Amino acid sequence: MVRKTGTQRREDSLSRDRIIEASIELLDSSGEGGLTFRALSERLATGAGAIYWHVANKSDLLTAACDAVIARTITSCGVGERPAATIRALALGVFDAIDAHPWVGSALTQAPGQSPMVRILEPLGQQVRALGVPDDEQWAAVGTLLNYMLGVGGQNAANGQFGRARALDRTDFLDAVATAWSQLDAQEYPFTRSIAAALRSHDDRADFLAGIDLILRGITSPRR
Amino acid sequence: MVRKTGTQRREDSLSRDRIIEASIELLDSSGEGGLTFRALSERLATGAGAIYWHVANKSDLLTAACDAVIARTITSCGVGERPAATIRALALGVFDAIDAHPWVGSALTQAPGQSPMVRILEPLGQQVRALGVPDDEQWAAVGTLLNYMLGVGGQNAANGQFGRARALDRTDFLDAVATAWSQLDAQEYPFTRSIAAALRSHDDRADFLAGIDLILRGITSPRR
DNA sequence: ACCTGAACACCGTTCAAGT
DNA sequence: ACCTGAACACCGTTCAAGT
Repeated sequence: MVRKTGTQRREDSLSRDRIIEASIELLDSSGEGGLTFRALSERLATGAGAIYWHVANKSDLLTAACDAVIARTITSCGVGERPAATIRALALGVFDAIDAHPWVGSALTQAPGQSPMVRILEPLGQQVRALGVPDDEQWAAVGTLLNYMLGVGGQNAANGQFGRARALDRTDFLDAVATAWSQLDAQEYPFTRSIAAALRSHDDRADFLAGIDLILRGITSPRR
Repeated sequence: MVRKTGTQRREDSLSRDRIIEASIELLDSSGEGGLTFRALSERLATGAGAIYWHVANKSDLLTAACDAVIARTITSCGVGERPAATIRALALGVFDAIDAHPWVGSALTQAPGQSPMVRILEPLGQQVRALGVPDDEQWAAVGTLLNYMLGVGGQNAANGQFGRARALDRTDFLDAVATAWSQLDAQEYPFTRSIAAALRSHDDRADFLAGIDLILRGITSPRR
């Protein structure tokens, strides 16, 4: 492919892609608060204003970074033979991506109807169809799966943020919550108290999958 | 109850509660971005620093405002006779609260394990128990319901934010998303395209309830 | 066409000083 | 004990000016 002479670029010139890659690195290393036009322009050895030539604003940039991560995730998930298994694999792929990049969890929520969400919605919808769900029930099924995934993703991101703000790692954080829950009033909060202990040793990923399976059971079970 | 003389207060003196009430009003009228220590101190006719005597920081304030709204909501929901109906009423109560105060949707997500979440978690757990779900499956059931509610709440908040930033009302926003979806590639995005039209006329509240019912079906249907 | 970087209009938070 | 308000260290975004 030949560029018109005159639009020739230096090898290391700015581009939307380079900006997005640098943003992902910044977000991964410093959390949601780490993405700053100043930090970004320093990392890219350019002026803050230069970034605005390639990107509309911060929200656009965050969504684009999220989209890049989600695009890779979805591509690498592939399509299995059985719809339910494919949905599980897809959901786990998104979960793992959010686990590796907690900021994706909140970026996903902040981009309603945008590209990153559609990338997840589409294969989810195709598999729900393949499951044999009638047309008029497909949206409920897909919406439930998607919103559940967004909820877990958001919590994952919040846990990370919360811990980072208080300089706690995951274990310390869970420990703090478990302790607080176990000290709640016994009359008013019996259930919360009863699960406080289990919180310390629970497996986020397994719990997430249990939720997906529960929803899949709801989708395929007969309506009364 | 008699206060020690000397800690007597002017009728209109600052208090945590007054600050929280003013915050809720500010958030309701100006959205998530409207809660500012400057705006708040102006509304309360005080200095910005005064607020810090009653509140640890902005995150604490937002969570407290969210907690006040959720507390009222849960109280007014009441407990019905049948567990499933009570769970539905509870979920709808939270949905309506978030619909009336979209910022609650994102505040809820940002306070993992904190008081507002526990207020929802507890009655949900009690009703799941009442449903006869075995001990070792209760957490999965409650977690799925809760995360789904958080996901929907987050989307609701994001829709509002997104619309506000672009000065679109709900109809315009849905219309913009529906149009974008219907213009996606037919080969790659058949499902998303197929539901684009329905998006324009869908009922958030009914869809939300359909998801709750689907999950309830999953909870009560036999495991294989 | 693309980049620079100073300037603008904001933030949350702190803290010496007041009452 | 509670409040004041200036000051600090940041933000995102704009824009005249450069190449």
